[in-house]
Amino acid sequence: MIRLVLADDEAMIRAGVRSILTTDPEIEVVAEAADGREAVDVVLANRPDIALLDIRMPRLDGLAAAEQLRATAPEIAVVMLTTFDEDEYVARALATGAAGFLLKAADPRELIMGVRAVADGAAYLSPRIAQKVIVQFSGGRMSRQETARKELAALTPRELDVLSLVGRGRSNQDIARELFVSEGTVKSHVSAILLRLRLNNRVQAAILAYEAGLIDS
Amino acid sequence: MIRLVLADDEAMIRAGVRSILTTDPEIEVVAEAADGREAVDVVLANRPDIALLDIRMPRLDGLAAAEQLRATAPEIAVVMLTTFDEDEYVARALATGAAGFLLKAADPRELIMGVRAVADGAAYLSPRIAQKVIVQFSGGRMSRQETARKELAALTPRELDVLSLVGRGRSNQDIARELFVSEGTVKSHVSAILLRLRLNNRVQAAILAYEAGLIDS
DNA sequence: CGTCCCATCACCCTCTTGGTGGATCACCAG
DNA sequence: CTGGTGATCCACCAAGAGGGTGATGGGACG
Repeated sequence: MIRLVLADDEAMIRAGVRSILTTDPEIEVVAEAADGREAVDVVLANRPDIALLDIRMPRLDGLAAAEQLRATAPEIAVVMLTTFDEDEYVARALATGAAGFLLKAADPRELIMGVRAVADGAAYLSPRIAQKVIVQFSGGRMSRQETARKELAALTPRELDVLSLVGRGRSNQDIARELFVSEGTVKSHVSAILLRLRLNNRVQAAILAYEAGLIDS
Repeated sequence: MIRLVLADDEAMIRAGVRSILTTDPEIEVVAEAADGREAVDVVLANRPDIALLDIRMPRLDGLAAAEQLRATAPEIAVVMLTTFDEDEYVARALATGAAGFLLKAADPRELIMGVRAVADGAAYLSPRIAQKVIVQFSGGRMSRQETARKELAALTPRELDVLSLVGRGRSNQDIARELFVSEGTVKSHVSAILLRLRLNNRVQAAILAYEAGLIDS
């Protein structure tokens, strides 16, 4: 049996979600809450397997409630429930360690499937959410990384050495010491880098190095 | 009608997947392929909405096939199908722009749901895959972003204005013009930022701003 | 062998940065 | 009301960075 607490400020939504979930005999809605602070209390009192939290709630929103729950009862899986698929929410929810992200517009079967998947220790993302995550994962980072890499291909090996240190925020003097050359040499390299990449200053070069994944730390 | 090409080296798997998918009247399997190279040819010849590719295939694996398809026919959505949820595969598949990642162990209904979601222009990740993506997403990048955000919380609003421009590689003079203050004012803000964040120069500040997600471009 | 490119260094000049002190204003607590 | 605190603003000065030119030596390549 999957024990679940449901939190949403709208009673209609709670009723709807509850009626959908209870069509699955494996799922039991053990309690409900109408705002974030109540949700935290109710979840900690009932210790369900899953907490299904609306993002927009009075007093304490779903994300903040999720953070508190993750901190105090990490064994309880948090699933975010929302009308909106805003990038910002998605990123923040995933950062807090939410195990799922469901859209209210979703198919009832999807709701059950998501809850079941999370109960199995997996994670579930509504398709449109998955889309955003993938974009941020690959498109967001990878494509800029690719283009940045291509631009950096125009540089000589030594210039790349210098650039990677510039990207770490080192001064020319530091770089000179680190590479066992004179400061003048470093300046030549930096000038060459800026010229080749058509940049105005070392900060832009540093950002490019960073985007290209030249910097690990 | 969703037109789909199915590629897997095992005929049994193809038969199974086909029988599952054709229970949905909206889905039509227009062709099949038994290896990656054949898959690319068949997909390009048939121009389906979706290409469902096994990862492990002879001659050309699913990932390489996906890359070729993304390069030559980006409008065709690629969904990876696999027995394994290896992190490495997941990352590579997402990097190529795959719109879905399904496990063969999945529920038949999930298979249909995933195909439908992808046909709608969304993306679908099997729960165990979603789990891995979330871990890589939050663990890999987000945690640094969180800590960076916390450090930035020590700054005043005005300092954040300045920092975001520093992070874009602007000079103090540029920033002064953009914020309608004197260059001297910008310098003192920058100094305050460096002091508060215990940094040595603006490049490090720029990187921090970048890590905190203060910079969009 | 000559040519090209890379890496190295030096010198000079200008502009940018970073550090410091100080002014003004708003807010808040005693 | 008053003193403290912090944010925002500004000017001055020393140090660093950016940009130009030129010069040396060493590989690579035809």
